Amino acid sequence: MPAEITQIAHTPESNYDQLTITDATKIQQDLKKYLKLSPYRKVITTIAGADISLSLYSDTVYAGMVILSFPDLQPIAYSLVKSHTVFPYVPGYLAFREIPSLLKVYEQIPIKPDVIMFDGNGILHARRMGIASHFGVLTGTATMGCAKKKLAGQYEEPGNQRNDFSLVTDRREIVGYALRTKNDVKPVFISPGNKMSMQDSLEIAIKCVGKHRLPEPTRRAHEFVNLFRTGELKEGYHEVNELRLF
DNA sequence: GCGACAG
DNA sequence: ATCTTGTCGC
Repeated sequence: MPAEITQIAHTPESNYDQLTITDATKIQQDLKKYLKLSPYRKVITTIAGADISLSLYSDTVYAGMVILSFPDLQPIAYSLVKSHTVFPYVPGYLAFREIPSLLKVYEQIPIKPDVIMFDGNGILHARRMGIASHFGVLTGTATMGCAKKKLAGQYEEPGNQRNDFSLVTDRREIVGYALRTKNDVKPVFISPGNKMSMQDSLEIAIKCVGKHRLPEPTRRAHEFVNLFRTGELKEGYHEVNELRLF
């Protein structure tokens, strides 16, 4: 592995500028060596949702993370950063487009969340290095993915009731779950990112489901970055006013 | 070559 | 991802 590749892969300040798909693939294969999928041990007190919002026909990105109390799932703080994309959207390489800005979002959070849920996948990925795993390895944090559509692998349609689930398999390996979060809705795809097991990711996802199809962390993150893009929320780290109802 | 394809 | 209109259902 070329030293430059290893260097860029382990430098949070990297913006993946001028990176080719071939280089990106090598970085993913390198980062995979540092994946840790052993059971999560601590008690979860906070969980964050991470997402970005883009303007059509613009390279401006509005990235953010919303920290929720757990298991209450109430927003207690959020971090927002306006940035620019330097990498195009290519299926399988989403991390290179979103991670640079999300690292800035994460850096300005004074008290880090126990777990971070991403709008995308963890190991449910051709090279087991979806955005959640990529971010988890770079920062050494516990992460998981929750995608709205299947990226890779095969699965049997889960039962039609809330909490029914099935396994997603890719090349003989179990890489995630198709989870029905509500009755009669399309399943979401759950997978561990880093520092947690397959089972942990499923249990956490189920505990994060509120009144909607998407688990609260990513649903709130999506909501907040859109409010940020439309000017209703400002850049920076903010604690949610206890008295304000969201 | 063909089909699939997170956000 | 974003944009946009309409429809269905609690």
